[in-house]
Amino acid sequence: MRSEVEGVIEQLGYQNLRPGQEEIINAALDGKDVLGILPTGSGKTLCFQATGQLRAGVTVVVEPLLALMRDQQLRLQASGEKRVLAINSQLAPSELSVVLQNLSYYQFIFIAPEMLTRPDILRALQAVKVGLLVVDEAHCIYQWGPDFRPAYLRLGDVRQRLGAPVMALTATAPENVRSVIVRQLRLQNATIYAGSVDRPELFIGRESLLDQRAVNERVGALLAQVAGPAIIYCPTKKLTEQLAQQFSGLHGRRVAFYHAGLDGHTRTLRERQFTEGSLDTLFATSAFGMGVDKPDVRMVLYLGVPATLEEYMQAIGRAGRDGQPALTALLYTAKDAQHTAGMLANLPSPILVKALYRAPKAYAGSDDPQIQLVLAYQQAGYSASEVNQALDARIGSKQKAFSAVVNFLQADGCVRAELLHYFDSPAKTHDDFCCGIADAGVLAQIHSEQQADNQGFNTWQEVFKQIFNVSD
DNA sequence: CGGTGGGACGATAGCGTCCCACCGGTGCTCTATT
Repeated sequence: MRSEVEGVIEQLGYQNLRPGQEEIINAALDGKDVLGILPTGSGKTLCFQATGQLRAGVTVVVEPLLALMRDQQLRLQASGEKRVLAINSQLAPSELSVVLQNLSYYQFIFIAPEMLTRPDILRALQAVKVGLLVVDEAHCIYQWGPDFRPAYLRLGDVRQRLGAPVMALTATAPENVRSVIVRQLRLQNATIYAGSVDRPELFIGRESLLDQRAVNERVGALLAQVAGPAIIYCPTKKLTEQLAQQFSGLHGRRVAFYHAGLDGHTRTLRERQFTEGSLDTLFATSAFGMGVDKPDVRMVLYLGVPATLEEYMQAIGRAGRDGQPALTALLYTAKDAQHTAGMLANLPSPILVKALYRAPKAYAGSDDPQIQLVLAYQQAGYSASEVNQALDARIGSKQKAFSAVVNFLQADGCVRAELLHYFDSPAKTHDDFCCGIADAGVLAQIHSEQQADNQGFNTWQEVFKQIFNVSD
């Protein structure tokens, strides 16, 4: 290892490097573009913190959430680095104009893509030397760019104008997503480090159930059998509230629900309570998770059919970060699959795009998500036909991603192998603590066997073997 | 695609039933009012 790297990681409070980190840091220090796919945890943060400390010039870090900017800022400040800035809407306009004139003072600048694509801010950054552009949670480019946050699609432009090498980091990116990231960010001869995304400590269960009632009962049974903190992902806000009420206090569990309809204060509070342990069971939508780093989540249940396997992998990946065994299960009904399928083409039509481009002011302030999306494209500098083109391509890629989900649901071999094959990543060898498939009929049988043999369980392996019909 | 909430309607004075339109998960930022 380079000695200067060694010194910096020690200063940042880390013991040593994990696989991949050294390759990523070295490539970035040499001024190369790099895309790093690393399993969850602090692994990615260390990469850009260390590189940023050692490279001349400002390190600009694109983060998707205000909460992530805040966390990262605090972490760096705690390690003794004071030249850290977060540029976002929390900054008063007067403060913003002051910092924009003093950007070169800072070593790290955290910013959301919407702010980074703003002309005045981009100009201010162009005027200083940017040594490194980091795109954290880079899968957002693919996952959120086209139909949620189009500013993510303008990062290639930004990169070109700043003239800095790029370090893109994510935990989940199969080959097709990697190529989207490379193309969108205009990476040149990028060093791609893709570690295995397998998580051997996770048991991966997959169950098809008859109806929603059966799903709910199954959730109750699993909450009773598996002790420890649990996240139950639900497809709708309404279901998070229903289930939280239904299972409140069950087996002494301290339960809450979490979704984007809650006010910011409550969200922050519940996240902290869950992280610190005064809540142990969270019924949540996909709003919960990014940036949450709770090590001892023992179970993640995913209710419904995800639109992409990335989304599913991100969700179950929040279990067992301490490396101890954890249970994950996908619980779905046939209706769930149809529900998800029906949402795929739910994007603004060319008619709406045309109307909005003719009279944008008439629609300003609308809370319709489709209108907001088109306006965001417009703000990001897209022409109407470019928007239509982007949305059209998006429908195709969503359908493709969903067909991978359907294949995954239908595959009857090793579930883990199937999943990791999609991520172009090697999987551990199948064993008892690997994965399992169950369907409604098998479950009824297991349930009655469990009632007959009410002995309690000794090891995680036994629990999982009994809960699931582990395939051989 | 499927669930659902709201409005219209019919047959009758308080309420069913049907149909249709619309919604469903994610978050930045800005702007105009309380």
